[in-house]
Amino acid sequence: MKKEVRVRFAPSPTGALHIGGVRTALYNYLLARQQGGTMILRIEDTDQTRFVPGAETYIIESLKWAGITIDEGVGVGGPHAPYRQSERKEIYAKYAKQLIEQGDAYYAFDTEEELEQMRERLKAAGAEQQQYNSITRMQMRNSLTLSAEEVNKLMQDGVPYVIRLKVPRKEEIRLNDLIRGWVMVHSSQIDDKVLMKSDGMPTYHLANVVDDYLMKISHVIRGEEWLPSAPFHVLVYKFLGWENEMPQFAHLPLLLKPTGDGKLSKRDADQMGFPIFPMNWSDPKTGELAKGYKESGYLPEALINFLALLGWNPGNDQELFSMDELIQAFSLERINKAGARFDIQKAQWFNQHYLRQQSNEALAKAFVEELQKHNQTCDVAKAEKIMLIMKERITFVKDAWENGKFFFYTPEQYDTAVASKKWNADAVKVISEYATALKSTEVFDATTAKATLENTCVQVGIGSGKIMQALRLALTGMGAGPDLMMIMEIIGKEESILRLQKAINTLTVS
RNA sequence: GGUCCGUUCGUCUAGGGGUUAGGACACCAGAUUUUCAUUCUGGUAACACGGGUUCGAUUCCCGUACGGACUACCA
Repeated sequence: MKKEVRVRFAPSPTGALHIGGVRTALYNYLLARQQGGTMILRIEDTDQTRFVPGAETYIIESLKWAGITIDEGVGVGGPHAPYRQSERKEIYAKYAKQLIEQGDAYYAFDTEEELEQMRERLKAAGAEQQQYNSITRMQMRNSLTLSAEEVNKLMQDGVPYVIRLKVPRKEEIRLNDLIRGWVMVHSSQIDDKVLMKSDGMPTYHLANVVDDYLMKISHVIRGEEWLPSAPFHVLVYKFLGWENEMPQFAHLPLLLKPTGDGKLSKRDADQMGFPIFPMNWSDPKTGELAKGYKESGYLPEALINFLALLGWNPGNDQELFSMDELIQAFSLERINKAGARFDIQKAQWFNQHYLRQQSNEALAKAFVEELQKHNQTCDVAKAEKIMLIMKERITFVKDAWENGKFFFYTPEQYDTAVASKKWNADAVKVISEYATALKSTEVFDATTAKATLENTCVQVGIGSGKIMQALRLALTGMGAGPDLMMIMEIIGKEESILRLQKAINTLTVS
């Protein structure tokens, strides 16, 4: 019988959610939705030293914005609550104790200095690896080398200790990764990782396995950085007697820097001028504000489409996917093995595409909001008209403001290159006649503005093509832009005439 | 250093023992547009290298190189 699909996204609240984390969450979500399964959000806050206030809320909000909905977990609850690992301490302690009693784990009392000394000693001896493992553990201070009385004494005295897994000395550990196939590691290469820390909190390695088992997770979909420790996790499942219930693993390829080597980092993003976080994030420690995709003008559907295709493809030429289409088409088998370079240009292309698909009403609303940032007001009808003629030429809503300030301001300056080339006697003649003719128009819109212009040109005897650039210059101060007649309609009759006259008075004929 | 993972146009990728190695982004050119952008058409551009196996390998195998991840009482 097929197991119910239950997947989890399990971030640490150590800061803002990285864009790579959004992709991991997305792949989990897509599988869950496609299989009619459950998407769980678990917060892995076992490292109290790295806890960042606000991070958890940020993660939840970001997923929400991206359209990744959570069925069970922090923020929504569910049958396996609590979903915050710091609230599950006793559970992990119980299983750690079980491992100790079975003889598969042991107490270790070594101090940080002692561990450091061990590593240095091994390094000096030319050992290939400096690990706490089946060989070196016999030289350390733990419940394997100490007598029961000594161990009891140390514990009664309150000497801090950790619990380590007793990794077998000679064993081939195999795991079948859904993306990479069989991965085999010899147990001699694995160290006796800490399961329980001296503060009573579990490490990732224990908490992860225990929770995935208890929460009946069917697929562990996580970043490739976990692949090296996955065999260790298999061992833990085995010792706990959960080998048959072990989830399937899928280790995702990493997101790489746009140029150079290494995985994508905040530094790279900052340097190249693109966001690394889904939404704005102000670091509570430094107070530094990092701009998010949302605030930079990216549409969630564009970001999702872009991210989905970074490491996965449908096997055909389709590139545009709605969330529903992604859910339909997704499969773990079609995830790539190699890391994917992050190319922001492609993300921009997706944004341009999805922006155009938006209704003028929706765009107008976003535009009005953008205008507020610049202390500019605009009625909806005007905003809609502006978006109508600007939407084909912009990537972000804010571009409409950047490239369309003339909708709100009479030009103060004129593009000198265009002026010297196109502002001539003929142009001045037509434009001044045009201004006069416009005054007597009763109805003023793009159609009548155009008809009036054609009329004027015929009367003056100069082709309209010869003076359009000059007219554009007079109206917008620029040499390029959207349809002029629509611009006139939007700014209105009075303003249009005023601008024509101003240009005539300001610009000198070359 | 060790362990594990990987390698097709600049980038994301399809493909797969015999192909003109396909698509998308970016780039370039032409057409359309009064301008710019859009749109349309076209173009440049890739199987890391060396050995096998094979009639034949970019595709399968083995090495090498290169890249990445991990190597904490962090996740």
